[in-house]
Amino acid sequence: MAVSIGDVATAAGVAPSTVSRALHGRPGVSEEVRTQIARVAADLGYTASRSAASLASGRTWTVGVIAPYVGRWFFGEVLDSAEEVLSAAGFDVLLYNVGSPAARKRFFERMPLRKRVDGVLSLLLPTEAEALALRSLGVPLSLVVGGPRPGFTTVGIDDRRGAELAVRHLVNLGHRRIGMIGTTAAAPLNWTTPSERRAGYLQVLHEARIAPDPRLDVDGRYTVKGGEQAMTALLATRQPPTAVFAQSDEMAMGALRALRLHRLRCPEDVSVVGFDDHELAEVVGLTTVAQPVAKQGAAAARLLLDQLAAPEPTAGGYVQMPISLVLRESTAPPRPQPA
Amino acid sequence: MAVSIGDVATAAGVAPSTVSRALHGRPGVSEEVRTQIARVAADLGYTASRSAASLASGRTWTVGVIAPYVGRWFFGEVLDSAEEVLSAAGFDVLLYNVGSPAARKRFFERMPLRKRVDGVLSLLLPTEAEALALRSLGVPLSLVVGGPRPGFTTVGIDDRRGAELAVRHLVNLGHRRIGMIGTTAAAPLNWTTPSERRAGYLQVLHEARIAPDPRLDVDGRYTVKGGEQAMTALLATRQPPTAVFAQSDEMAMGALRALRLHRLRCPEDVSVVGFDDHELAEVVGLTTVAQPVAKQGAAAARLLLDQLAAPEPTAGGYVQMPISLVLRESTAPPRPQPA
DNA sequence: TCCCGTTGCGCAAGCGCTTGCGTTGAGCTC
DNA sequence: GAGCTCAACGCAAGCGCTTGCGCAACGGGA
Repeated sequence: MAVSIGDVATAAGVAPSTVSRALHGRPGVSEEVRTQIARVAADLGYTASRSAASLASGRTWTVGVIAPYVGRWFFGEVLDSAEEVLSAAGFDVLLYNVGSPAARKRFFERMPLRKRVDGVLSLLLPTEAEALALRSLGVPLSLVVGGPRPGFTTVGIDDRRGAELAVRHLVNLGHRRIGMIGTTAAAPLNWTTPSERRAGYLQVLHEARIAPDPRLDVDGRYTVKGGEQAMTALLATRQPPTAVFAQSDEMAMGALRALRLHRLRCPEDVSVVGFDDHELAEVVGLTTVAQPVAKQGAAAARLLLDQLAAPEPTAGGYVQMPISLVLRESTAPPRPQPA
Repeated sequence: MAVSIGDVATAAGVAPSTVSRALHGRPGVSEEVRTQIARVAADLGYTASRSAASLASGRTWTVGVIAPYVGRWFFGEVLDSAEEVLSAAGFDVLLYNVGSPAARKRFFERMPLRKRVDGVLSLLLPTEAEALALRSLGVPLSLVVGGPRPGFTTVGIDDRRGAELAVRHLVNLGHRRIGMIGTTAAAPLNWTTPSERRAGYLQVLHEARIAPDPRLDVDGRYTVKGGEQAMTALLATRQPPTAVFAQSDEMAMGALRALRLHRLRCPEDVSVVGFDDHELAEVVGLTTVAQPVAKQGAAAARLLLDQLAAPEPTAGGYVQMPISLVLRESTAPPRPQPA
């Protein structure tokens, strides 16, 4: 039933080694024999066993992709584009979905990719300990988040400047009381995006001589529901903000929902600006900071392939992707305050 | 650098075979030796080579997941939950993203999972030829779409009845002119969902003695943008519908956007009902037919594991998941027609 | 004609595991 | 104390490839 290289060899009247060489396009096989072998292999429906091949050659033709929450739009999009690039180059994708802290811990302890992959693409920012574990695999590493990192090739965006774009837009519209929905729970995940975006927010407030109010800096857990709850909390403060910067479009959409439930209108009563340019941001008319999500996945995959192809793996390097503010209908000047 | 089973064996003063048995918890190893080996293995940071193990044993401990468009919410969600179940059971997930017809063709021709996986979970409905190719792998197969199929274990929903729920709701509200946004391009993908949902739509129209108008049955390509264009087309007809059934929430959201752009209000001017209960459906207040997406992924994965564990693989079987209409704010009775 | 460089192919030694079977020795029965 | 069973472990044969090396055969230059 399972046809092996030996079967092809005998059927073609040659040695297994010749079959291997022929099928891999390696030199040392005459053109006639090569086509003959190709035909026989096709007739028999032969497919080489990956296990045997990688055991013998050391190459697995597989890359590990480690991601949190594949269901989240951002990660799904990155994964989609990265997979396309990798599979086009002949690599298989081994997916590890390590969202929960438990799964993450288990993963980095057992390191199931040891001897299993030729390279790793990570959509989550490893802690120092995790980075060490990854580097110990001895394969090229690529990151789709964060900044430059020794041993890693990374592609990312300038989160801080993105936040500045968003908040400055609100300031320019005349807002002085600007809330932010981000998260405070990022530390254990070693995820710098929230703090970078917060830094941008604070920077712009500072420039505009607006005193930051900690009560306006709330946690939305980077989910739709969290964003809704965060917005609700903001509306419950003594002096609610006239504008809100949500660190992700998903949280921004949650915020929009909260506004609707409170019978407040956006942007008339409260302006909202998001981050990501989610596929549905356009649908709900959300002003947001756009980042090229799919391109980041593809770029990271391509950088990984470059390293895989290079004779001397040259780790490191950082590619920064462009971002831009996309104006839609969720932002407007604050309504004149009742005197 | 790479520590093999032999290294562990010599370090522990035993034979490789004993190490293998000890680490796999197989009988024939005394408790002392077992703990000793475990300690040595941990000290050396030993991880068995999957290639070697599967070559020798025949088991790969990986399952192939084949999906279209991982970026689409539905598939991302299914993948996420399925991965969780599979990895918890010790299986690795090999992801194949075969969205485009070209990628799909290439995939089924080369069949890269031959000898690579212990089972396959497919999120796309294979054609007869594709099903044949999959069955030829000789491993358990699980599907997250469609109905019962020989050789496959499948979990799905009653698409037809779901559509009936949606359309009947509109009829009950008093609508008589009801459009549908679906797709006509599903045939080459062998994707029965659109036609099933259409059947449900037509069925309810029939029950209500409403003559179906082909001009109200438009293509939205199951994307947000497609839905927007489809709605625009509907609004351009001589006599626009007062209500629309979109076969997916993503298309429904596109439709909502089109309405906004036309300065029409939902549900006052046009009612819209979707299908899926997308994470953001709640945000935009979309009435929709809910299906348990994550549960379907998890269920399919579990069924696959059952077959993998069973001594005698019993393929086949069909699990139908419940669906329900979720009433939100996008549907209302039609406004009285101007006499 | 002889010699040497190519080219084309086969041989065989692994790659690092798993597993059936054989061996050993301890503990038991009678 | 001889013979038995059985647990605990080692031996070695693969699993299906890859690849360095050896060996013909062939052709061209001297």
